[in-house]
Amino acid sequence: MPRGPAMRWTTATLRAMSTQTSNAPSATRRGDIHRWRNTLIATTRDAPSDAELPSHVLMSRAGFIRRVGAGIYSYLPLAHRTLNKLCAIIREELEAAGSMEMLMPSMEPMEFFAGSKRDVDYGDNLFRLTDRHGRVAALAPTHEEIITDVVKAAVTSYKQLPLNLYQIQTKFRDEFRPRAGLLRCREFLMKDAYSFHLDIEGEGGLDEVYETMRTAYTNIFQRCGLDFSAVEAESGPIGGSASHEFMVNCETGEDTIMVCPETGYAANVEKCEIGERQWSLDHAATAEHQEHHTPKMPGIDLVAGALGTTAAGMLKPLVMQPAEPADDRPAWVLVTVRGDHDVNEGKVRDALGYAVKMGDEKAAKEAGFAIGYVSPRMVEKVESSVLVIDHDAVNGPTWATGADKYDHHDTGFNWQRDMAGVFGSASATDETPHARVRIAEVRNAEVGDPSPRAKGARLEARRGIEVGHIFKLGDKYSKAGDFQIMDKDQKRRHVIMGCYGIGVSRTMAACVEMSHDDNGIVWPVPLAPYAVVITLIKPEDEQSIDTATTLAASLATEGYDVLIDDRAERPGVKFKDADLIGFPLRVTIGPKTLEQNSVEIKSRSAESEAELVAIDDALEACKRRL
RNA sequence: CGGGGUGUAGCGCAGCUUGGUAGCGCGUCUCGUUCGGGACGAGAAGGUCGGAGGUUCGAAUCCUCUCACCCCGACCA
Repeated sequence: MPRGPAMRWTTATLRAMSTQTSNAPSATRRGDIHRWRNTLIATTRDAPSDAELPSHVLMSRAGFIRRVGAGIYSYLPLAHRTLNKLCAIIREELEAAGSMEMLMPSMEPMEFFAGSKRDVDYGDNLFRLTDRHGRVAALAPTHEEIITDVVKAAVTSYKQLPLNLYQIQTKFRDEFRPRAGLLRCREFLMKDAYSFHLDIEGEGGLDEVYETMRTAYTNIFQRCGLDFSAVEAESGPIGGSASHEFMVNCETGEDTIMVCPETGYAANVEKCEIGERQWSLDHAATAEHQEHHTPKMPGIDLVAGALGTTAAGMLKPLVMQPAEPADDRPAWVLVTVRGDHDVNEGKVRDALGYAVKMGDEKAAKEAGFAIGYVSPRMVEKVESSVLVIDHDAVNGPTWATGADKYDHHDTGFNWQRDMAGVFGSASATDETPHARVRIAEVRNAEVGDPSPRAKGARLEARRGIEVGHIFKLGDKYSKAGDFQIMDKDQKRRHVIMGCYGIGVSRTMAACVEMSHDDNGIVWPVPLAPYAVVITLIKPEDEQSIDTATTLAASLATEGYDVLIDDRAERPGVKFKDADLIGFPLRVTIGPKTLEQNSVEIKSRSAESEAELVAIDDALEACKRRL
C-alpha cells in the first residue's frame, strides 16, 4: 500500500470531480483537477547547457519541454496544456471571424511545389524525403499549394466565395541554424489560414476579410495576455500596406521594429518608411579629386579611416541585378547608399518596378566592376546598367568612394562635376535626372530618422518576436495552380488569396520570454497550464486534503484548472517549483492555516505578500485575483 | 555554408597536457532524524567515456576517419 494520501484519491472520485455530468454544452468549461503525483512534471535545478535564452532555460527547467534533436522538442504535459489553451483561444476567435477548421497532411508530393516554384524559393529549408518507390515528397512548411488544390476541386463559382479555412498543425522547416529553444525550431506548431476571394475590394473581397482577420489576431493576442504590437511588414508580391506582423514586445527579440512615438506608426525595419528629408543635387564641388591606395581593408570603417573621413562621408555602391532578367530590364543595377546606411532590397524593387538580388560576383567582375572598389561612375562605363541613388547619398558636395580599380579609393568625388554626363542638365530635385538614373529612398530606416507620419518626430527602435503574420497573397498561388472561377460576367478569373499565420509553439515561448523573473515563469492566466496550484504542506493530513478537494472542486466549477501539489516534499521545494513553473495563483494549505480555519493565497505576479483568507472566502478570493 | 567550440550517469561538470581500467555536485532508491522558501546523517543503484579503426602489454586520455550537437553571421511562424 502506498504511503500518504494516495489511497484517498480513487480514479472514481477524480472523475466525479472533473467530468461534466450533463451532455448539454456549457458556457463555462469545467476546469481540470490534477494531482502532482500523477503527472509528469519534472523540474530541475540546472538547465541543459545549450539553453541560453530565458524561455529556453525556464521551459526546460520547469519541465515543459525536452530536446529530442536539433530544433526538435517534445512538449511535455505542462507545455501541452498551455498550447491547448492557446489553440482554444485561436479557434474561438477564428471561428468567430468566419474561418473553418480543417486538417491537411504534413507530407506533400514534390510536384505541388513545382508549380509555385517554392521548391526553389525555399531551397534547403524544405525538408525532402524519398519513399521506397523513389518518389520525392516534402514535409510541408506551409500549405498554400495544397489548400489551393483542395479548394480548386470544390469551388467553381464566385457564388461560393469568399471562403476562409484554417488548420493547426505541425510544420517543418530545415532551418540552417535552429536555435533559441522553441523560438526557432525545425518542427513547430503553427496555425495557418487561407482565404479565397473573387476581388480585392468590395463585399467579400480580400481587403474585407483581411481586416476581419487582423481584428481576430488582435483579439487572440489580447486574450492571451501578451504585450504585443501589430506592425506594418514587408509584403511581397502585392505591395502597399498589405502585410502586418504581430510582435511580442521583448528586448531579446530577433526583429527590430521602428516606431513613431507621436502617431503610433510601427513597422518592421524591412518595411519602415522614412519621413521627408532635405536633399538637392545642386552641390558645387568643394574639393579636388584624389586617388588613394587602400589595400586589404575589409569593412567600410577601415577604409573611411584611411581616407580621413567616416562611413557617413562615403558612398557605398552595391552591384545588383534583376532577380528575373527580362529584355526591358538592365543587366546591372548599381544601388548607392551612404556608407553608414544599409540597402533595402524591397525599396529598390518598389523604385524600379522589379525585384533585384545581389549581383553574381564573377559575372560582375567580367562586366568590369572592381568589386569592393566600385564607384557610381560605372553606370556610364557599363552598358545595360542603371543607377539608383538614395536621397541621403546624393545630398552633399564631397564624397569618398571606390576608384573603380582594385585596391584604390577616391576622395573629393562630386556628383555634378564627376558625373556631368548624367547630371549636367538636371534640376536640383529631379528624381529622374537621366534615363538611367533614379533617386529614391532605398535604405533601411534607422533610429533618429524623421518619422513618415509626423513632422518633427524621430523614429525609435524596439525589439520583438514575430508570432503572427498576415498578408495578401493575391493570385500567386491561384495562377501557379491554375485556379480560376467564373464571375458574374461569365468570365474566368484567377481567385485572390490571403494568408494568415500564427506560430503557436513560438507564441508560448515568446510569452515566457516576455513574462518571467529571477524565480521562473510568470504565466498570464489564460495561458497558464493550471491557473491555481494548491500546495499542501502536509499532504498526508486529512483535513488538508478535504480542504484542498473542496476548494479545487469549486474552482473547477468556475472553469479554472487546478493542480494539487500532494508530493511528499519539503515545503521549500514545493514553493520553488511553483514559482519556477509560474502558476498565476498559489493556495497554501497547512496546519498553520487550518488552525485559523483559513488558507494562504499568493499571486505569482503581484509584489504583494501572501494573504491569509478564511476557507469559506477562499473561492471568491481566488476569483478576485485571477 | 563560412568561422569558433563541445561530446564522460537523468541534469550540470572534473579527469585528457604527462596512457594504468572513471570521479564530483544535483537528482534517484533505502533507513533514521527533520518538516512554511531547494534539510542533515548513513548506506545503495546508475556510465558501450558519441561511433569506427589504429598505436600500445594497457586508451576517456595519443593518432586517423566519422557522426551528433552548440555558439557567431545571410531567412522565417
